[in-house]
Amino acid sequence: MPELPEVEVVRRGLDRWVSGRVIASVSTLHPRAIRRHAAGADDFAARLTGAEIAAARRRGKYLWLPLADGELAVLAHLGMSGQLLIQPAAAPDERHLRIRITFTDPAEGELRFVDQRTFGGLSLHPLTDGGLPEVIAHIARDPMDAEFDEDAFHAALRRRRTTVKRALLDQSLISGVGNIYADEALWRTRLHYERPTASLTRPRTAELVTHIREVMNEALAQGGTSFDSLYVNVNGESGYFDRSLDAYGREDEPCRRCGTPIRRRPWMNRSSYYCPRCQRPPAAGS
DNA sequence: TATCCGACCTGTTGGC
DNA sequence: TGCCAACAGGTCGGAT
Repeated sequence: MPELPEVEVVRRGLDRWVSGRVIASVSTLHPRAIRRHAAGADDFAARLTGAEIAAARRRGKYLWLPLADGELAVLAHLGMSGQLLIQPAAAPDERHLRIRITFTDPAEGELRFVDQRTFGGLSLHPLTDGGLPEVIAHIARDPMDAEFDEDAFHAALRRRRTTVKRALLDQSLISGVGNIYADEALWRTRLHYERPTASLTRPRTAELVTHIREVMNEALAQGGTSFDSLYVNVNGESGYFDRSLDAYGREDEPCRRCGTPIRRRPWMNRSSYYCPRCQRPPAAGS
């Protein structure tokens, strides 16, 4: 499940293999893979054909390929199971191949968007003055962004009447964090997922942000987290960070700090993993 | 206005 | 062996 580190691995791969190349054709094999493009897949392809791709960029879990004209960008979200792969043209089609983009230098391979669950997709958008696609203007800066404002994040947490894990998954407050890294950062910070954000002190917020950055940097160094081959880099290779997780996916296994079995609790149609001893639930009514 | 929650989607797993 | 329910979860938009 691609979160920030996995998307960053893909962005780096695209930057290496796609930047500077000129699109020769775009084939859409599944209409759902083209998002928010009312004019349809043919128009999407026509607008991209002949365009040169500039350096790949990312905010949170979104990544985009600006076109060299400086006005438009191809925005990508991998959803749950999306993959952007560089493949030789002769390679057999993947079972869930959704979009194929070829280039004027075919020997360098083609770009394929493969997505089993079709939660992800590509779209085409004008860029704002800041170089951001307009439709993701509401997405907050991520904690790896040099301009991430920790004071503003803390103030926003204090204003909200919600709980800390909900806030971490709210991409308008902090972007790039998904279920896996939220559980990992909360475990490292010894915070229960239902702690009200209004009760967090400034030092606790700082600690939380530090742990988010730490766990993301460690994951990035290992190529990301892959559970079931649904996440791979542009060369189809899995990451190894799943072997280093402390909470997520470790139900009934001993906490690496205190030995207490990790618990899994249903939470918002997904799961939360936590140590019941290190991460005490908030007192009722707090 | 802020917050919550169901729908979308398909492959895998486990229970019967 | 086969069927079915549960599960995985990021984002959007409607409901409260």
